[in-house]
Amino acid sequence: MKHVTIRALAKELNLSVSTISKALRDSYEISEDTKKRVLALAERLNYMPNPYASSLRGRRSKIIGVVIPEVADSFFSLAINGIESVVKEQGYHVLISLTHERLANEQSILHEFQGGRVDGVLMSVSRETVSGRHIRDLMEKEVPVVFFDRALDEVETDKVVTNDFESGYAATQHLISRGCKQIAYLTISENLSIATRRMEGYLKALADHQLRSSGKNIVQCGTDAAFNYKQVKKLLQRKKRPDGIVASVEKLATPVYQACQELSLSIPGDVKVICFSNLEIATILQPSLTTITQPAFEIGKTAATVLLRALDKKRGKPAQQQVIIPSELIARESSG
Amino acid sequence: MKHVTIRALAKELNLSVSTISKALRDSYEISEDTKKRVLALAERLNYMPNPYASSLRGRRSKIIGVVIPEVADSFFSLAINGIESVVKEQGYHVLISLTHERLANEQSILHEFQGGRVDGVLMSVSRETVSGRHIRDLMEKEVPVVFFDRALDEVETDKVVTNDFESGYAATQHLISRGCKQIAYLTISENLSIATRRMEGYLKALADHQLRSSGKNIVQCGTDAAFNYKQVKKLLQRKKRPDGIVASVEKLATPVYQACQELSLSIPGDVKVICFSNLEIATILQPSLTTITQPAFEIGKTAATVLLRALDKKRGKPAQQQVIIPSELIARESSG
DNA sequence: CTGAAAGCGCTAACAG
DNA sequence: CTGTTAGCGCTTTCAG
Repeated sequence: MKHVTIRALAKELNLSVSTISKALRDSYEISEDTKKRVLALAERLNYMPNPYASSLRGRRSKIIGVVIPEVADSFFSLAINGIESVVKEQGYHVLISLTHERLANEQSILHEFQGGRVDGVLMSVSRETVSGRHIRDLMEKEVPVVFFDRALDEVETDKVVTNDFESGYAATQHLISRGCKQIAYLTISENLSIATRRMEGYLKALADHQLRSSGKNIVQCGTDAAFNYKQVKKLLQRKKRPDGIVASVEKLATPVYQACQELSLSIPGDVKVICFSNLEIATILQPSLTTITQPAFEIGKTAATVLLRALDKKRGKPAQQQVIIPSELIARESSG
Repeated sequence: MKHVTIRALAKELNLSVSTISKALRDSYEISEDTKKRVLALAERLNYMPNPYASSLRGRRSKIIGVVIPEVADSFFSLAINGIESVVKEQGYHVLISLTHERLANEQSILHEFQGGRVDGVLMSVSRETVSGRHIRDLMEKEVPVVFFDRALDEVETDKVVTNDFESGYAATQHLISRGCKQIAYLTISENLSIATRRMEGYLKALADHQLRSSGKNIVQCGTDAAFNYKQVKKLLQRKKRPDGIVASVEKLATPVYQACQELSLSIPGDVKVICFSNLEIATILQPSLTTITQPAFEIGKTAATVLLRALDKKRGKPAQQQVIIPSELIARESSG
């Protein structure tokens, strides 16, 4: 048995294709009796409509594009779960496209989407993304775009983010309240808005507590694990070693713990540590890791909801909104 | 500017749609000059073909369905990366569908795919999947399916897996070689082939070393974290407490470490631990965790390659193959 | 209540 | 080398 089409059903029942089509969509113009027969046959032959034929007709593919830097990251994994959970309720599917933090990839993905592959896009911009040209190009083709987590300020559209500034502030204040005087900050990007906002929170907290901030205490990390390890180790080998570290992204927890172990520094005795992270495993680290935990699942869910709403209204151009879902500071042993 | 179609280009250049179409696909029947003009205009108007129109025509959507239990799992995240890396080279896209370990979800997803939404499927079956009826139904519609990691023996198609039996054996033998006499085994499913194979390896290793195996040492865990924790704790509170634990899936590492801490048991002093896991973070656990690490990225890559090949030959019905990519035992402190 | 026919955007015979 | 035409499978007027 190959492809069962609407036409096959029609022939079998001696009806026209349009009658079948209507019956399947439960149109009021079709008699109950015919509907029954059509449905029964469809069931029996295991009929499934070809979604692309419908798409072509109705210009909606029922596919949502999710454009993110990586999947192998607990934040994005959880966010995808959230997205999927709401989207599938409405019969939508999730198409994942990875940018690997490269603007060029992001551009070519969105460019391809201009052909109509997806009905809408949920995205977190790459680390390299500073201009929103490619994003606006897509939006001009009437494909709604909703940012989640990593938004680009410059593009006027819906955004679902967390309170990065406040979180950076809270993380820093937390370490200060535990007695830290020399707090280092590990970051991974200079132009990512969420990164700068977190850092601004850090700087503001220092200022509010009369602590001097120094450029030397802000350490640039990257995507390469070995490089990051070296950077952190160098930081901890300084004469004036920091007594607190704010790690602004999850993957930086590993080098910090490794370097401390390597250098026989005690956490939290010698250095107190707090990290932005969604890792469940934070609790079983030794010492357990104090985290700023983002509501990843919630962010995904909300972003998807906002997008579906936009798809619903469509031309209605509802005022873009910015939803902020706060992160949570979970104090554990590493900030002792 | 709305949708730029091939027709718009044709009108603009006073050419026919077929000429445009051919020019865009670089057909030999079109003069270099026209090609140039067409390409230039396409570029200028930011033309992108509607993929669904092509799909309808050529019955290939250029979309690969990836059907898995969860994304929030380092194995699957890494596998997706692998899949994406090879698939995008050939212009394919990745549609993710999650079963959440429920057979019912898996069935409805595959059923929907019968409509032709995807050109091929890469899947890891859910924990509940024992029969392959829904999978065969899809394959009969000429949609090739390749299993990766969690295959269903009963279905005759390509499979890309790791050496589960040998890994279970190696894990157990490793603990035995470190002096364990009472080795418990934590599992999460009774019918998943990979789970039973790992367990068979465990049992065989015990037998080969003249150690008695006892049903009591095999602990069933589930999806609920709290439940798993309780199970593990109970295990460790027994009179005859095990001196070694083989945790057959990643998520069981957390309860083991937590319970040991709670009960003040030393790893590896009181209990030695080995876990099937891909977590990078295994190295910074205290003690660092000995793991059986699956080649997740490789498995994804290979499975995708096999699928693309199947899509290429199509009707060729190449003999199904089973590719086995071995896992690696990485000894760390927890098995001291 | 049912059917005929047009057409979504693109491709591929087949003619010119 | 370029154009005409006939669909892919489905939805949707518009007639019967």
